[in-house]
Amino acid sequence: MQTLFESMEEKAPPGEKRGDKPVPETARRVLVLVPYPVDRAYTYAVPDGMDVSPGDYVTVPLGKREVPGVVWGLSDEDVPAKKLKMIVDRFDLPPMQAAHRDFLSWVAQYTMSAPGAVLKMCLSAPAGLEPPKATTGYVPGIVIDEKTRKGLSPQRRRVLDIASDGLTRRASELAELAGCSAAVVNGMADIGLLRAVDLFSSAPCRNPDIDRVGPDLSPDQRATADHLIAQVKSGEHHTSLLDGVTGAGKTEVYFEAIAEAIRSGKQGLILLPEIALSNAFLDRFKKRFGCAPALWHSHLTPAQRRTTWRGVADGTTKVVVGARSALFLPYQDLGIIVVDEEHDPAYKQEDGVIYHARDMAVVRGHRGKIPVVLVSATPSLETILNAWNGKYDHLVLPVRHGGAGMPDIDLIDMRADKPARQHFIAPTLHNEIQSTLDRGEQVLLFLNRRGYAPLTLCRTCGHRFECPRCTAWLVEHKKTSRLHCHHCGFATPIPKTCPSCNDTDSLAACGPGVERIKEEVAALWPDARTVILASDIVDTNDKLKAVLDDIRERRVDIVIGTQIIAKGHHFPHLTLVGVIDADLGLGGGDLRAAERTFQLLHQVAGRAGREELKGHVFLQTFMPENKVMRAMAADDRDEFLAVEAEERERALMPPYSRLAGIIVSGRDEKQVMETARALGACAPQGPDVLTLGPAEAPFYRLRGNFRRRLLVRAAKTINLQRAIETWVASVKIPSTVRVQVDIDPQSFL
DNA sequence: AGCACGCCGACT
DNA sequence: GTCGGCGTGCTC
Repeated sequence: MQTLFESMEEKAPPGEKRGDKPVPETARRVLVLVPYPVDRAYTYAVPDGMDVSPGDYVTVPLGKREVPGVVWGLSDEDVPAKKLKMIVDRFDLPPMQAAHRDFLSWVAQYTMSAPGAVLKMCLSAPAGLEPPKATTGYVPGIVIDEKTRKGLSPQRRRVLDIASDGLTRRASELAELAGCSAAVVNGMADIGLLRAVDLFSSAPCRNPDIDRVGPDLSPDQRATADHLIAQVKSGEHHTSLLDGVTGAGKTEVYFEAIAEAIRSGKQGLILLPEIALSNAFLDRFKKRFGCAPALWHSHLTPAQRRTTWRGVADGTTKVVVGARSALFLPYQDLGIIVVDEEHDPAYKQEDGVIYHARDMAVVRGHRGKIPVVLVSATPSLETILNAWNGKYDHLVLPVRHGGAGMPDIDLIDMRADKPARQHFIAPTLHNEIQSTLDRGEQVLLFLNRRGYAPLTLCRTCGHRFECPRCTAWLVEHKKTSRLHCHHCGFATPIPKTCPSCNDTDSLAACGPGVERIKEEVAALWPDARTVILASDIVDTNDKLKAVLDDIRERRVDIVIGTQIIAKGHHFPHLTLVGVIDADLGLGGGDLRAAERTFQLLHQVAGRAGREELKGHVFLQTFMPENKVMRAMAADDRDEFLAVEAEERERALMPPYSRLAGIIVSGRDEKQVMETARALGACAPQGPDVLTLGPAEAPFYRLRGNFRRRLLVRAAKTINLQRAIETWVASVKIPSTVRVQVDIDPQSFL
């Protein structure tokens, strides 16, 4: 009878489910933002007896679902009674800080994204809202005398010995350590030899030891660290540029500022480009603080995400080291933000909410009264100008006494110093490699191109292999015997005959990739031990570590590497760096091509000659007169940046103006064209605004979508977002076409 | 982002 | 005559 009664209760008539009940007129109302691309916070009623304040994490009904949300403020909005719903639940968690909510709203407005979409980046581990789940762990149970102990089976004795060290372990761990099955452990728990206790996976990085190693700082480092420490203590916002070449000890300096934040009970955040989240960096952190930092990047397991998110939100996690998305975590009390390698293009998020993490970090600091430290050996033009004009503190770290400076840099004019046909190493570089190998030192050949050859064409008919879904050549990879698209993952076996003219054996590889350089090196120095360092070959952290160990332990003579080698690895026996194609990246007329190339070459050059051995770098170039090559050869970064700044100012380009990209994309080429043309026809034009385009966007076709782009350049006095808002709203956009706004676009080949 | 509502082709 | 395709629009 009772069962029947219950089932009748459940079958309430439609419209009277939970959350759909009429809300009393007198109920308090609050705004709740949900992590979906809704354009504003919605009004919800607060149930009687529930205590909510701004920042609280709650569950609310949304459509048919129940979703998490954050109380954004009080509401005096009149919502039709039919729509108004009641908050379902409140999570037991400290509220999201006002400064962080304020920051999220600001980012939404600046990037022209829905506030809910920005909140989504912040609530990226919704499982972290739930109280942590317990797993079962075991500790020794009843105390037994020696005689009873002797009577136990060897397996049981081993388990007991292991369990007696004060640590709590799961059954599987105990079993593995004792070399028996989990059944033994469970059996012991059944008869009381082991006691089951709840085991909570705790937040990472709760107790970094700030006094662990008294850091051995040079006087320059000490003074700089003290400057940053004072900023942390002040509880005010400053942005500083920490400027110094590799080896000047920048990391040790900002570690001291992090330590100061921890000392005053606050949290610290270190942003790194994803690729630089290396073991080497974590080892340095552990050495200084005695524990690993909390990591935040795209490859975390769900459990790691959950515990880290919660630790950050409730304040138990003290230091986060993460990629750009770590900036959006809901810190309980953030005391410092460090953006290492601040010039790195990887800080730009290119899809979804489009933002630049370095710029947003400065904003987060400003709005939260938090010092921000931008760190680089090759600062971006924007940052160095802010340092030069006094907006940022400019903290320059000279090379440490006894440390190696920049190596000698020479240009190889490829027009005069020609490699043999179908070869890519010039005679001068060839000789240098030979003598370096003769001295028993290591060589690095840098080429920022994976695979064997970047272009394959048919000698008979000229057919070029192109990705069917992207505007990109297919790159031949010997390792897989396939042609790969580096943008969408498309791959196809290398055909025997040309698909266009059917001629056999007519396909020719054009240009070099690292695999082809390795082939050339192997032919020239058959006895040299060579290794390729590229992301598709060294695709796990373990493989990378193994290769880096091999290099460090001198089990390798010649390293052939892409971009991956440019970041923070220390090769003590490497004295020669040869850049196969220094001009790569200068073509295309991109606004930042010169700056980017300079940064990359500078970083690569910095790999040569550490410790006692002097390094030597050779740049193979077809344009030795180019400003980048001259700046590299003269080792004059600031002169280069000053010239860049002048050119930008003359061209009225950022940072002397503002840019926005309007990307129109969709599956239907005609509709995309049509929409882009319609936008172009009524684009803002005037003395202070200039709209270019529409033109084909970089990667006109990408993953099967067609893309066109318009570019708006505006004087800094103009409210760019508002102008774009009114403009785009005036054009009818078909629902199959997407219009995305990229404020401050970084690259537009 | 989900999810439902709504208007046109191949099936019981 | 229905099931279902995904275009369109809303979510307090």
